[in-house]
Amino acid sequence: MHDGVLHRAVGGRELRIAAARGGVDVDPLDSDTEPVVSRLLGLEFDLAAFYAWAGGIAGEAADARPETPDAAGARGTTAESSLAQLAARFAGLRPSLAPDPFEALVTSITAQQVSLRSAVAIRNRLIGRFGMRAGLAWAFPTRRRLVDATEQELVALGFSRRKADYVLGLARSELDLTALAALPDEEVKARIVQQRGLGEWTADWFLARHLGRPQAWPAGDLALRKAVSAFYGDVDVRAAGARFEPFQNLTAHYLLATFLTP
DNA sequence: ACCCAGGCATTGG
DNA sequence: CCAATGCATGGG
Repeated sequence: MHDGVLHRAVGGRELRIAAARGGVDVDPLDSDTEPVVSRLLGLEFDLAAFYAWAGGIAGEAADARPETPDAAGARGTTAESSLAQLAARFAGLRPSLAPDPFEALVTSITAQQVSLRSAVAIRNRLIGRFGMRAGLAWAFPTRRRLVDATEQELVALGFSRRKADYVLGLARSELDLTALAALPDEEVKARIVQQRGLGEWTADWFLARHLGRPQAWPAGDLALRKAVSAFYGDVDVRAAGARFEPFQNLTAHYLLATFLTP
């Protein structure tokens, strides 16, 4: 981001996206850049259906037990209506999808266990060392570019030796990352988890923030667990996902959005 | 000097 | 199948 404008490298060229009244102002699109813009802006999410559903369950809840305050009610709202309120509060919010699968997975590796600030610092050094510049944008290092990197080079950027091995192992693996898009959620997870260093958390975020799968639900995520706990109490977060069927991905992002604003 | 942060593999029961 | 442990950085 520079002065409120998003700069993204696409095929070695710089693409700019700026907020504008009623939408965005974007450089002219072609067959390469259009899908990137669509993913970055999360255009494939069906917000209207999500909001209609959120409003619907809030209404049902009010009808079902108009005067029975439960644990959530004690905090001033029912569990169901709180989601409707989030939909209204963040109306228009769309999860931004990572346009590239390798970028999505390496980004997740950097974010494993450590704070997002630490992850960003390390990732920025990775991009500065192995990425390519296009105008004000920096292209994320490609898989090919990292195949010949060494563990020592990545450790020098702040990766643990283990995470450096994860990244190099992924770059050098036989896994066809593009082909994953054609597979159902569970099959995608199975193939990702098979890779050393990529666990269920990473696979769930890949489904959520790269493939944009509507039912992706990163139940192991620390921040999501905190958000779910704040809204719904001490529940089994993985099982609670069924409650948001088939909008788990949008629900997760609307819950997490509460951490981003005062 | 600690402790925690949007995990994971390894080891041992 | 579940508990305990090391990992390395950035911020409090």
